[in-house]
Amino acid sequence: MTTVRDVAKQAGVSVGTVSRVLSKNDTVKQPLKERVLAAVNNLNFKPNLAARALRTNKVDVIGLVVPDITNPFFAQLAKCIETEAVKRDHSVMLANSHDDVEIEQKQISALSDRTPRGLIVIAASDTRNIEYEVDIPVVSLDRRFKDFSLVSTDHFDGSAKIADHLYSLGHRQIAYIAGPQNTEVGRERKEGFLSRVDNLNKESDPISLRVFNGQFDYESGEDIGRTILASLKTWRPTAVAAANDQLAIGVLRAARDMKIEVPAELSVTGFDDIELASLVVPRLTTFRQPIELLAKAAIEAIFTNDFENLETRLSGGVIVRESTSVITD
Amino acid sequence: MTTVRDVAKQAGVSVGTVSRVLSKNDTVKQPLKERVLAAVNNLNFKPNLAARALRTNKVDVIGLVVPDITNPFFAQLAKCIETEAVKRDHSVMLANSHDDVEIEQKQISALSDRTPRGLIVIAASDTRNIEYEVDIPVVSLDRRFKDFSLVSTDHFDGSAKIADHLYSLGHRQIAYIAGPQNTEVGRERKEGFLSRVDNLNKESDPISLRVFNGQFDYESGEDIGRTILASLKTWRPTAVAAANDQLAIGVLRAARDMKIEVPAELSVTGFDDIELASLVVPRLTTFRQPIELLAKAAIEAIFTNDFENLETRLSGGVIVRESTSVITD
DNA sequence: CTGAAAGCGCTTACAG
DNA sequence: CTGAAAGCGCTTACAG
Repeated sequence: MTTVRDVAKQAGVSVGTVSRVLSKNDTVKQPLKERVLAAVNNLNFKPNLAARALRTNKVDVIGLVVPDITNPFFAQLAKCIETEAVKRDHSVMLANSHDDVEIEQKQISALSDRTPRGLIVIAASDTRNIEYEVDIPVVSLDRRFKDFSLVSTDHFDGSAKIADHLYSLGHRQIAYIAGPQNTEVGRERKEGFLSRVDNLNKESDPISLRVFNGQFDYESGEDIGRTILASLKTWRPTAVAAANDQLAIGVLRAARDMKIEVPAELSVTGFDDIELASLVVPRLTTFRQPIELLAKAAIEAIFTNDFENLETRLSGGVIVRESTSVITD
Repeated sequence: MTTVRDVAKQAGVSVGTVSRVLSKNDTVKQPLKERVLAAVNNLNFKPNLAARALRTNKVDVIGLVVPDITNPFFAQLAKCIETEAVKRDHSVMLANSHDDVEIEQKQISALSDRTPRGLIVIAASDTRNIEYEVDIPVVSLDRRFKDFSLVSTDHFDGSAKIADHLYSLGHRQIAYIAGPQNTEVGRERKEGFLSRVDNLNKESDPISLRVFNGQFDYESGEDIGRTILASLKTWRPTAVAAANDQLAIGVLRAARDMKIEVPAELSVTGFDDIELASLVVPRLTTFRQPIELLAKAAIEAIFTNDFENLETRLSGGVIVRESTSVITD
């Protein structure tokens, strides 16, 4: 294994100098610098990262804790985060919390022990309260984690835009399938939707809205979809807006099983724009979260190390596809 | 920060002793051991991992390189690997190769620089040849990486089982959509299918088989599906077997668009059993890869450090769902 | 079985 | 601007 000593010897300088040019420490004048660089190249020297870590107490790693990497939305976020990290010569360490606060806590402390540059955590939706002590920058992404800085989409606004879309198509009988109300995302999306509907609602042109509570998964969407569609005689919605794409896709499935044509008889909207949204039949109208920007902002927050506990809200837009249409009858 | 010195002082022993009990070095007699453990607990001591790494040249990390974490199959593998790693108090470092050998190489060398215990790589399907020099255990998973040990499903056998399933349902007109033939998985699955069909084929009861070449994605499946279904007058298959679930789901989509009932008019099978397979309409009959076992075997291979360049082939089974049915006419 | 000590490969004040 | 030297916190021969 070649070390700074070898490089120093070959370049005819001290190890301190080698270290300085490697850490881009400015100083070190041209001639020396060149000799060092030449030697580094020549010997194919790679600094021992553990030694560096021991001295600096930092390692070029970003820790990422997600509830479940198989959730397509989190996978996309993880991918973008990794891409951003690589740009900065960092690696990412991945941990799943399985949406369980206790596991989350263990994972966070395991990651912290490795002294990464910072931690990005997409919080478990679980509500139990656990104390954390971490001595590195932490930023929560998408789902707020404790009282750390948050980078997320403006869910409130996004839901409002979906409501606008449906309204503009003429829908006045609307079902909203909310996400779990013990999560901030779930609450914000619901509130955004409800409050916009409330604004739009006029006595001369009333909107009838019903709200259902679900989880953020396919099964839940399918179940609730079935419930809604089964009672069509009692109350017939012309549109159902779901708090995320999985829910919406579940509804699509229920509709298909029950021979209800989407969008002819029922418009359906999602939220997130996971890859699958554009692949289901019919392709899903949804709200696209700015995934790349979210990832960038989260990484940025780690590096600027702004401990102001700030909130970064990014906006996205409605992607209109085939699952929504104007009311014709 | 509390160090071994602090612990040693409190326990009234030498730092060597502390280190020895922490590294489960057997030796160290009960009385001392207990005092050390008490001090560790008392001071909430956590060893500095970087220091340990510097000495041992190893860190409790598994590097994982995948083509793309947003591929649901890889995400599931990654999740299982992470679970296994945690069981052994290891973390996992994740890198995407974007299915590009050059990026893969950079990622691998970046990970190796961090001296993980080992590397699990799901190879890029790209074919260019690049030299690697790594000094840690490497095992390829699912897709063979160079000439390193491979842990994978027995694709040949799996495809054969799918062929059997279709045959037993009475299908004799079959289309096979192969995966990219520059990947070993693609080739093995195809060969497994073709060779079984070949065995089953009798003059008295002939099978007509056509093979199409695709990529492992939805679009490709949809395109090819459309092609096959558009020429139904020329040649009408009663079943199409796809080399993976994404392809099959693409076919399902094409069939739906073209008003062809699955499975009544056409049976469709996939391969992998990604989560989505059981959520599409109709639910997809497919071959389930033993994901958990694959992950376990890969991790196991890293730890036993069996450099025999062995091949571990795990078998899975056909999951019969709604997309296949017997031929009735 | 345990302690004293060397040393892993860096970085970074401290001089000059 | 550069060198000599200390030291980060562990582990592990080496004695005894």
